[in-house]
Amino acid sequence: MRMREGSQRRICSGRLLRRALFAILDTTMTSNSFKPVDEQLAYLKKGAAEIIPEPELRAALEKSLKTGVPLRVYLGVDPTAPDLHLGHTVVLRKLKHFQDMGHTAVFLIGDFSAMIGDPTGVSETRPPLTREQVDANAKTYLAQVFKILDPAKTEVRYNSEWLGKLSAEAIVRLCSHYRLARMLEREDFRKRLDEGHPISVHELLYPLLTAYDAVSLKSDVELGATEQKFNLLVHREIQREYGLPGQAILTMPILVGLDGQRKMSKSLNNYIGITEPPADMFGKIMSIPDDLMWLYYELVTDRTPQQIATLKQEVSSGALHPMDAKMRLAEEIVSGFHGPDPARKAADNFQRVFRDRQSPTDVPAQKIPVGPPKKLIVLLVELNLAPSKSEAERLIKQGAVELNESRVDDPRADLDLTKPVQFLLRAGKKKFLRLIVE
RNA sequence: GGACGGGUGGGUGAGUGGCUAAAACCAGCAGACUGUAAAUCUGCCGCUCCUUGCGGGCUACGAAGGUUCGAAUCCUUCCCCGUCCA
Repeated sequence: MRMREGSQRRICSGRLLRRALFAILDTTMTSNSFKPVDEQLAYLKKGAAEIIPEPELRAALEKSLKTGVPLRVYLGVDPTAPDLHLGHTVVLRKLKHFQDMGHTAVFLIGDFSAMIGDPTGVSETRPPLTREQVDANAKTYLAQVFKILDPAKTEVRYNSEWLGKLSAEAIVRLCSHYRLARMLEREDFRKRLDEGHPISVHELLYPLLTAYDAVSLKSDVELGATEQKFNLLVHREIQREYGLPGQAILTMPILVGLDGQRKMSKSLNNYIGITEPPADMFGKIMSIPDDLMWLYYELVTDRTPQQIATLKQEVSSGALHPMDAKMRLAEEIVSGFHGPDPARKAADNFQRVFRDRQSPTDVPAQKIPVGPPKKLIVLLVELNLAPSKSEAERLIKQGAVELNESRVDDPRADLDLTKPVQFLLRAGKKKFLRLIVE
């Protein structure tokens, strides 16, 4: 808390400082001098779903080129879960693009708004998060966000900074700037109303309070996923009500999850977490439907549209096997989060385990002490290879369990733990464990 | 405040006294087929015990009580949600 205020004060000390800083950067680092507007726009438009309104973004870019003042571009994220997944990185990557073009990237952590809960796309009121959860999540978020954004060039803000201080009077005034009918236009609310699902009044406040973020930040551009469009438009309108020009809006498509159907999300369990180990990440990418890989190329790699088109051409002409194209994709993404060597290793391991049907090179090992023989079922549960004994029994009956590379058929099998040995256990397609008895 | 409707497994949703650990679908898991693709097919899909059997026990249909040999199903009270009226 204390640290946060300190850093904010430094940032807040204003345009002057920022301008001075940029003057220095301009003379020392050519990458920070602005590129021609068309070039910037082309780069910024890559993969974007919608720019509202595009002429305004262009005009803003032109103005910043002329005055040398970078645009203030922000992305607000509510720290509702402790981990980011690939879906979150789509829009983060876009923020990075603005950063690459020399503009000011503001990463806004919605520590206050997370306690209200974004009603977007949900069919019921979310349980509000506690302060502790929000703080813990915010911390892990930042560490992950900086795998993509340049920490030195990112302005990190928390919306409790201003929302926490709003008086009841200020909130009433804020609310007076928007109409109920407009609010109920949004599909989430209408649907919930139609279907007889509850809507709590505080949920109506979400777009308004986050609009106050845009007012406080005096942003020129706000980024978000397409599903955020309604919120972003409210932000723009409210900014105008407060006498600001009204930010431009750039939305990014939703990343489809591993099932190839629905949006990537943790609750649907079709996600790839950005902190997942290289092997898991690699395997998950390989499991997406082939058609989906092109979207992934576009949204979660740094390939240019031309490069992607070429690759696609090669696959459709038969010059490149779709699986190889997907292997490249997987390696590229893994490399971005873990580095090239672990990515290479993950690729090799994938080959070995799934193509050549061998056990992986490094199987996680677990030691257990010598003791009386134990039921395999019990052991599977103790080693976290199965959630319950019933499930473990089922796995064996279904032929999913292997001991030293040969299938176990007897659900009542015991494992001899009376003398020091090693076992290679497999439960299902993905779970391997080396068991060391000593 | 009143009238009416509703709350079922991870989700949707059937079930109005025993044949219901609860239809169907989705999700998930396993096997087959593959490129760990996808699609498809087959099986599984609360926990637990053993003599692994269409076996026993326990827990479960918003909550708590009650009626009954027997309750998701009937009764009472409470909590929650919606619609309409005020």
